[in-house]
Amino acid sequence: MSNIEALPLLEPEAPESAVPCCPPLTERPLTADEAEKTARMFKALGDPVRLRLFSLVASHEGGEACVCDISDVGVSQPTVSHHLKKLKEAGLLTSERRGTWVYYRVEPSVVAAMGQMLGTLG
Amino acid sequence: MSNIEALPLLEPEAPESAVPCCPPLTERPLTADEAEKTARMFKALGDPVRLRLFSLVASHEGGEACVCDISDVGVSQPTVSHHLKKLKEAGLLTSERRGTWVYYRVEPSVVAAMGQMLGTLG
DNA sequence: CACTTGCTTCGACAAACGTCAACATAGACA
DNA sequence: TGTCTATGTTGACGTTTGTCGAAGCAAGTG
Repeated sequence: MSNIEALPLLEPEAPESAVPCCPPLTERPLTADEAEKTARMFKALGDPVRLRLFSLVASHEGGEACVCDISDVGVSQPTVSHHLKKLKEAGLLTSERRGTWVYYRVEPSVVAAMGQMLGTLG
Repeated sequence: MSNIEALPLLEPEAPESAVPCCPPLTERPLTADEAEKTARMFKALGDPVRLRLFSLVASHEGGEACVCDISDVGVSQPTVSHHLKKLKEAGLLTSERRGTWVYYRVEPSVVAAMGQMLGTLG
């Protein structure tokens, strides 16, 4: 029997799919589980303050920024910390303490995955 | 000093302004205004039910789906209607009534804009 | 050690959100 | 006209979220 014919057309994944996420939104309806996971990432960017924080880190020189660099987003410092934590929990940022300061940087694979879910729509 | 300068910035603009909003998130920190606009779009996809609805419309044949096609997302019909409205207000979907049914389709420009803000990160 | 600075966690509160049942509206059809 | 079906809107509800001040760690300095 030729078991060759029904090969699942899932080739070795693209290098940046370190994230077990989802196909482009146009490919097929998401399952409840996929939607749950993915929505968490989009929700993380669904707040103006968090979006500014993320953009600030993403555009900062060296790809990272310490919390001390961000004090002008219009909210108190505990609130900044709270939002950074949310972004971390969503997998969009990572943090590292170096001496006195804590540095945040973006997690490219996760962001790329989000982009791919949207990008193929155009 | 003219008192004209302080125009109330609340124009009666269309709720779905399909404008390419902002530069890639890596280019420079977003302004408060840009973040406000953009966050509205991401927030729209930040709910599992909405994400499923959106994916359902986006992946449906012909690029559009009527509400009758979507009855298995696990919430009541009024809730579906509510979420579709949210997606419309965010500019991600448009709707059109044809006879008995209402058809929804994705707004490609807005989705593409979101993808561009993320896509250049990889 | 005490003191200062950078950041996180805690406790509380108002506002926003998701959900549903009930009601309302729009069109098709008899 | 009236009735039926397909969607949207309203009002109410419990839950989640964003925000702050106060307190708690962590690390450097005198």
